[in-house]
Amino acid sequence: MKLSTRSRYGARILVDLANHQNQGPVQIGEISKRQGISVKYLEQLIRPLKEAKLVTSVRGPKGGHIMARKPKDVTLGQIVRLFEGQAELVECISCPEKCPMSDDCRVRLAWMDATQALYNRLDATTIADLLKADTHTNGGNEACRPGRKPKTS
Amino acid sequence: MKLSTRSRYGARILVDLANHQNQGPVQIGEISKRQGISVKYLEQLIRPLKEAKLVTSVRGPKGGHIMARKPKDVTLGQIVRLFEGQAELVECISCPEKCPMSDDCRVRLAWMDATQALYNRLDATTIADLLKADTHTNGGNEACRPGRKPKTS
DNA sequence: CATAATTCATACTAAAATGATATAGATTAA
DNA sequence: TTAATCTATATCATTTTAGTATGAATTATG
Repeated sequence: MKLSTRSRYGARILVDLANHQNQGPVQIGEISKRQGISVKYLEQLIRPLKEAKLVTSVRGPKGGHIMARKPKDVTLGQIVRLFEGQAELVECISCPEKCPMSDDCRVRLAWMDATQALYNRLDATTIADLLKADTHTNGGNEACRPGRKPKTS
Repeated sequence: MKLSTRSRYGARILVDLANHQNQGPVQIGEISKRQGISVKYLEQLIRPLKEAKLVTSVRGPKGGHIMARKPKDVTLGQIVRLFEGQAELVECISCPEKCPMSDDCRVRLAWMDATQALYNRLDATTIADLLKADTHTNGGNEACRPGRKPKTS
């Protein structure tokens, strides 16, 4: 039940853009450096943000990306819905025909409630709530679970 | 951000056991028939439930499985924590060393809050809340998303 | 005691999702 | 014109998911 890195990174991209709103278009390279996310992956993540009109971009040299809305008008809920292929916790919520029990299953209703509780919280948190203090870096020592490592080539 | 079928099925197993508490040990074969989950997969799912002392089993003929606690004393939160490898929405919550930004990242705190909101809801729902009305079956027609189909052999 | 019904344990597997990287192209300021 | 930048699509390795397979251990019952 993990959120994908896309949602995590998506949120951090917006926080980063918000923190640099005054500086004109922010380039992917800068975000990459500050956030420790590869340029290529960032390019891929910014696209959905553009399609959702959360970000606008300027092409060409001196180009970059800008928040299309005010930080207080963008919520984590929006971001998560955007990046998670399936917003609900279980697919029997949105696709009841997937489960033969669905039309009479109380567990399903409980999953709906829980999903709702989650999004209520996410929708109550805006990018504005998350500004500042996103830049510091620590070492990042020892392992905790395997995790995926970037290719070393 | 999907819950695994293990959690979904785990909850339904307990509801099924609860609904047949009075009938002595419930066999996997019966649960399989009623819930539409393969015997082999059920065997695999019941093990963690046993280890967590939510279920006790009786071996040999006439054996089967029984709820070890009262339905009102088992919550969805327990089940989900049991079956999801990582209970938190993002691993930077429990493994901050995985993310170089973690010690100063407000987004991380927001993910913690959301995780908390989710589990508050799940912990407030017990198996007793879900009893009855888990047996009806419908057709289960047309597709919604790919999904995994059981082998046809 | 034999045997059949059942749970228990471990290994294996195909498909899907995840988290990227690679390559090539379009746009535009300087 | 060219270099900086974004855009688009394809590809890839790894991990996770959702199961299946095989066989062993236990035990009620005749």
